[in-house]
Amino acid sequence: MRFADVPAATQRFVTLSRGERLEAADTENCLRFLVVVEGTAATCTTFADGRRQILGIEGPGEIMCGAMSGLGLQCWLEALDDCIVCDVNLSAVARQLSKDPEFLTANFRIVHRRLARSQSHLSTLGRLDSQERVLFFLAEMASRHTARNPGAPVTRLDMSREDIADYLGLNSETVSRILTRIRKSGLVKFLNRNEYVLTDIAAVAKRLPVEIPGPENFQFPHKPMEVIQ
Amino acid sequence: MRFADVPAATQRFVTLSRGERLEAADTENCLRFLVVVEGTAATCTTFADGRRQILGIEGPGEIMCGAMSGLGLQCWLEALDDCIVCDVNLSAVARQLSKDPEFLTANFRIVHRRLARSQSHLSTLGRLDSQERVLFFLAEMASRHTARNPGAPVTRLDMSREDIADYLGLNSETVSRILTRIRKSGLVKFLNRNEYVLTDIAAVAKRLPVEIPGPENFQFPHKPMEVIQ
DNA sequence: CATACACCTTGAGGCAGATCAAAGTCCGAG
DNA sequence: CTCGGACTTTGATCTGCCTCAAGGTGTATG
Repeated sequence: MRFADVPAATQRFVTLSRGERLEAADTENCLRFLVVVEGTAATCTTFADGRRQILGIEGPGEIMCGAMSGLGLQCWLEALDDCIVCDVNLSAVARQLSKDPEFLTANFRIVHRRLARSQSHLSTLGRLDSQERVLFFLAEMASRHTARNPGAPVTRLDMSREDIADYLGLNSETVSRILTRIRKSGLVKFLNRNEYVLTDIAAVAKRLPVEIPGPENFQFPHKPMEVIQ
Repeated sequence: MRFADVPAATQRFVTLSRGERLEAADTENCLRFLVVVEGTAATCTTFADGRRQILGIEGPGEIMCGAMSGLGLQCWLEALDDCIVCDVNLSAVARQLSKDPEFLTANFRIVHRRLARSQSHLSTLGRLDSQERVLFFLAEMASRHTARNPGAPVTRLDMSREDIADYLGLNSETVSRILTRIRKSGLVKFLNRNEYVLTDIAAVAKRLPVEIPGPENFQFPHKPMEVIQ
C-alpha cells in the first residue's frame, strides 16, 4: 500500500529528539497512521504512579495506527533516539477508503502483525526470567537489524538501559547486571556498551525456551520512504 | 457481520471439556475463525520447558482468527471449563471475501480489539505487582460478567487458580494467597471460592494504577448465537 | 583540554514471589 | 453416605529482582 497514492491524504514529517512524544489520537476508525521513517521510537503507556511500560519498540518501517490502542491505557509514541516519523491522516477520504478492499486488507495486515508481536512480548513478560528476557531481546534486535542491513554483523542498541528495562518489565540496574553477565559469558560479543555481534545464534537459541523470530518477521513489503513517497 | 449470511462458509460446533484444545491453524489470510459460543476458553502458548502462558481469556462472543498469532509462539485455544466453540472456515470464498469491504472491516475490528486487549494485558504483566494484577483481574472479570448479564451482581470464576496464575504471570499459590488477602480485606465480597461481588468498584479502582475497563468494552454487536445462525 | 552531566555499573541489603511440602476442602462417583 | 481425587490453602524457606547508594564512564560543550 502506498499512502502517497491517496491524493487527499495529509502527511507531515515530524522530527523528534530523544524523549519527545506524539500523543495517540483517539480515532476509532484508524485513519491516522504513524510511520517510523528513521531512528527508533517506542509505543509507551504509563501508570498513575508514573511507571512506564514500553509496549513495543518501533524501528524504521513500523506502522502504527493513531490510536496505539490499549484498553484503559494512555499511549504515546516516544522517540528513543533522534528519529523521523511520518504522520499520515486519511480522514478526508474516510468514506472512499471504507470501501477500498486493498486499503482495508493492508490496514488489517498492519494490525494483525502488531497483534502477533504484542502476544509474543506478552508471553515473554509473563513467564521468562530476567536473563531469558534480555537474551531474547538481544536476539530480537539482532534479527531486526539483519532485516534492514543484511550482511552487517554489528547490531547497535539505540536506547538507554532504562528504555530496555521498561520494555522488558525490569529495572535498569537489573538490565545492566544481566548485560554484564551475558558479556562475561561470551555468549554475545560486545564491542562497546551498545554494539554487539551474535556470533553463535544457535548457542543463544539453545538458552531460550522460545523460538527467536528470524529477520523475515521484521521485513516490510516496502522500504519506509517508498511507503510514503 | 453474520457468518451465516455467507453461504459457502463451513462451520462446525465443537463441544470441549475442560482441558481440551483446538490447535491454531496457521493460515495467513485469517479466513478461519473460532467463536466462543458458551463457556470459557483461553488462548494459550507454551515454552520449551512446559511453562504455559495464557494470552487471553475468551468468553462467549469472543472471536479469534485461526492463527491465534504470536511471533515464534505455538498457540492453541484451550477450554477452561466445558464450552462450545464454533469453528468457521471461509476459505472456500476467499476470493469473494477479499473484495468485500464489510467483511474486511469486520475482520479488522476483530483483530484491532484483540490488539487493544493484548497491549492492556502486556502492561499489566510488565509493571504491576501480584496484588494489583489479581485485583485488576477480578475487576475485569466482573466487567465482562456485567456486559453479558446486566444487573446480575455475582461474578463467577470459571477457571482454576492455576489458570488465573498462568494468565497473570504468577504462581497458583501466589494467586491463592492474594485472593485470601483480598477476601480478608473486605475489598471484594466472596460468597464461596469462585463467586464474588464487587460491592465498591470505586474503592477497587482507587487501589489500581490503571483504569478498569467498563462493561462496554466487553460487549459485542451481536449475541454469539446470533453471529452464527 | 577540562568540566559537567547523563547514563552505566557495581555493591549491599531487603522483600515479594517462587518453590517445596503438608494439610484442608469440595465435588463426583459408586 | 463414603471415599477418592483434584484442587485449594497455608506454612516454611529460599532466591531473584528491586531499591538505594556510590563510584565509574562517555560524550558534549565551552
